[in-house]
Amino acid sequence: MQTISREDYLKAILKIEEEAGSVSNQSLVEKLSTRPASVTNMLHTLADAGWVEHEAYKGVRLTDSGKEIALSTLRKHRLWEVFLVDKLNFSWDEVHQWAEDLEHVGDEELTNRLDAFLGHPAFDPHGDPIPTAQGQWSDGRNLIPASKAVVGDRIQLKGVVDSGEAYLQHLDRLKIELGLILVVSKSLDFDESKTLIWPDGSEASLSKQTLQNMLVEKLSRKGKE
Amino acid sequence: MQTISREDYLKAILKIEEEAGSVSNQSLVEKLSTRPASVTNMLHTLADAGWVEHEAYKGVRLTDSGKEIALSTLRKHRLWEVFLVDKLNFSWDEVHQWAEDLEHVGDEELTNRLDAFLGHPAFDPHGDPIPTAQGQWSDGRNLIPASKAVVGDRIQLKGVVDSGEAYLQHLDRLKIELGLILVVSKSLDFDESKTLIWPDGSEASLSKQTLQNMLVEKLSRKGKE
DNA sequence: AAAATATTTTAGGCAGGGCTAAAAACAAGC
DNA sequence: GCTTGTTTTTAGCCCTGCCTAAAATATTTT
Ligand SMILES: [Mn+2]
Ligand SMILES: [Mn+2]
Ligand SMILES: [Mn+2]
Ligand SMILES: [Mn+2]
Repeated sequence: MQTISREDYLKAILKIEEEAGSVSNQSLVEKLSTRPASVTNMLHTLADAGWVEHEAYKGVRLTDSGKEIALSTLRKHRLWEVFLVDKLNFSWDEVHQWAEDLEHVGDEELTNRLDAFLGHPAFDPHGDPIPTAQGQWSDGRNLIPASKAVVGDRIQLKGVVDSGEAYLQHLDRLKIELGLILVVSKSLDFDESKTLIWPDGSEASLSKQTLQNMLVEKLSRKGKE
Repeated sequence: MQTISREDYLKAILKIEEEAGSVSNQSLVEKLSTRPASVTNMLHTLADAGWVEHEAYKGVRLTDSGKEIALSTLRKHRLWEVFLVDKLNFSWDEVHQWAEDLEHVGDEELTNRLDAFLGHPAFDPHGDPIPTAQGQWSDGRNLIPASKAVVGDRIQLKGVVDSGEAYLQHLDRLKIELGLILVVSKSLDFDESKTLIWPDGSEASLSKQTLQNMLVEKLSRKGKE
């Protein structure tokens, strides 16, 4: 039977599979801010339910049924985030905590109605793709970290690697939001920082760290698009 | 610390206080579909937290802080019900189960934004009043059970006593919904059933039971208002 | 008032999910 | 190949909230 905790674990496993390819217990300890013994324990529970395959000391993999639950939970999470931002006017750094709860409410029917009400959004407020009702789950876009952009590039922010509150608020303070187009005007070899130009002409220098977490699309360098 | 179960108990105690004046353990067993030992147990927990006053074998009463939590939970429940009906187009008999989960999500801020988004509704889809952000909580209306209406009365459905799925679906089948205006055309002493006339001219006979659970407002008997 | 019935509490368990501390297994370094 | 350090598992415990069965207390009936 599904519980909040089990859904959270399955979702975490899915995300780590995507990001890292393989899922260690340690990676779950970090992602879920928990303890090794708790992870081992839950993996046994999930394996008994047939949602993961787990061999002691070898790691863990989602089964088809586990992946289905994980994708459904992720879909709900991201749809609720869209709701909170688009309809209740929260900012992108405030919504994760509530979506973490809301993702455990409702069934497929409720989720599909929410999806329709929101106009079938393809991406959540952090630029992450929303799995479809059929569990389709691929980005299609070809995003690169802003740290890879070179002087002269026009880049548009399409997502973030780290959607933690601290980082998002940092971007807020820099007046950087999804969709914003920036031009790279300088690049410092020394610390790998870059100076960027905003549409209003102002500029600022961003650290390597900040740039690495910004996922951007390279736009054509000349024309207005 | 607040948990889902504790909030559910406090909400149940609030409702029983409203309906019956005093709250017995037995009444909680029924309202929450649980066992006497579970109730005793939880009442100790709630008393330790300072949310109820409980004297063994004597019953239980909400404290101010307990009432605050109960009202806030009820407010959230009813606002989410409005959301599900008004925005996601669920019918009034489908929303309770999800609201029972949603009521435990979010803080005051989220609730107030939801309230604003919904246009500050005063009543939920079952006609029950929604407590305000300040915990104001009174109906104002003077509703009577339809069973008290007499031949010739024009009555408008404003609420239901029993908002269980079975009863609501019964009303659905009879094409009875909130706001509907009916006229009492016959009254049978024998079984206390009444025949009612719909706005479209059709009529049907409703049982005593059905009528008792309909909360109506008496409209002036003549004019169009 | 005594007996019968109903309600509430206590006692003792159980399942889920968390934790710490210690043991076991694996991975690296020499 | 052994030693060292890291990761994972086991063992044992805690807390929440549910349960049944039995005991205690109230209430109702006779
Ligand atoms: Mn969650
Ligand atoms: Mn997101
Ligand atoms: Mn609830
Ligand atoms: Mn309701």
